[in-house]
Amino acid sequence: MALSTSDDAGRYHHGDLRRALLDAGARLLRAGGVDAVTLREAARAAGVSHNAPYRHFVSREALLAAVSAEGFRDLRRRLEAADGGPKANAIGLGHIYLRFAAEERPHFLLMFGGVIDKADFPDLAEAAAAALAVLDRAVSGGGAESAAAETLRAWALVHGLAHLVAERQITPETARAVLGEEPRPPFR
Amino acid sequence: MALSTSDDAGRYHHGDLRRALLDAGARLLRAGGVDAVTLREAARAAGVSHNAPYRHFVSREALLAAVSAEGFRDLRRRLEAADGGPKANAIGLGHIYLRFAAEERPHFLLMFGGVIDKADFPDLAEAAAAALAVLDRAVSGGGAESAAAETLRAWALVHGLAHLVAERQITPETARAVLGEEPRPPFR
DNA sequence: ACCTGAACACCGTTCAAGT
DNA sequence: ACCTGAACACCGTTCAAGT
Repeated sequence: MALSTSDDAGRYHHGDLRRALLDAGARLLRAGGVDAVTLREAARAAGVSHNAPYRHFVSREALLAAVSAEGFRDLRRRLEAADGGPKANAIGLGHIYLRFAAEERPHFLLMFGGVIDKADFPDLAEAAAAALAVLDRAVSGGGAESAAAETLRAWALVHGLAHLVAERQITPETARAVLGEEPRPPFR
Repeated sequence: MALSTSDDAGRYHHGDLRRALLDAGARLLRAGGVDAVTLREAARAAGVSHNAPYRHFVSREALLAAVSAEGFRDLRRRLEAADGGPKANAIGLGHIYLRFAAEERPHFLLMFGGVIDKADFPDLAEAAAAALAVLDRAVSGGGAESAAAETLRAWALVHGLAHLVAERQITPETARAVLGEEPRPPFR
């Protein structure tokens, strides 16, 4: 009550311009790919002047990095929801990964497009690492030899399949078939 | 003699503006990534007016598609040079693939970035298919069951590793270690 | 602190001409 | 056929103000 008064909500045009810009960015990304994500269009969607976004993002790249980070958090959530559930195994997580690439193709391409340098955006780097850590735990069992050859092999296979799907070089069905449906052993 | 007189060579400013634009595009790509490839800059590099390129490429995307197609032809050449030689096996080709991703990172990201729709550029689609056919032959042995599960699995693994290298998520050395050094059996 | 409006240097793309 | 120059509608980014 003390912190969320109607006064607070009215401090910005939208209560939270950053949130509005992020949502607009995700919408533009889904609608037209990375190139369609522009600061000016996001500002327009949020109903503010074309350079109000600079109060929240230092550059267009920073907005893209933030949208990408949200994608990694979404991926992580999906992986964690499956983990511990009926799909608590490496193959199951592989299928989640494939599904994410198919359902959120523009996000996937942004997240793994190699265009945004994670070194410049610590929040993005952290979100990416957190999502991939879920995969790592599932494959290596959380042992000391984390990120070992087995994990990398499994990750590379799934990632390669996901990317080939995103590029429309293979169909999602084909990818699923290659990955296999059996719950165990992991990935192969 | 009849066709390649000095008269012909002087028909364009560069003898071959298309070639000059393609070279400029590749140079810009290597120097600054996909975003740095612009029709106006390519025109500037070729010493022509900003809209002379439209005589050879219908759009910026068409230039990018052509540069991408050249990348696929380069990749194919590398794969074929290794094929039949001392590395005439699937693992060997996998290493060539990895090397291409590391050495020509910007090209690799453009070629497999999912931004250019191959359906719109038949020449690009053909160049890509030709390069991947070399891999397919090496893995499936050219049998009738081309592009079978084994080929896809091998391709996805190598492609995933290559892409993770391009994204700087893993080092080229790690990728090589995961792929393995032994000449046989293929990939695993 | 947060937002606006004008301005600058770029783009891709189109059009009317020039040779 | 091939190229030029002007023009239009976009960008990202910066700056000087306004509240």
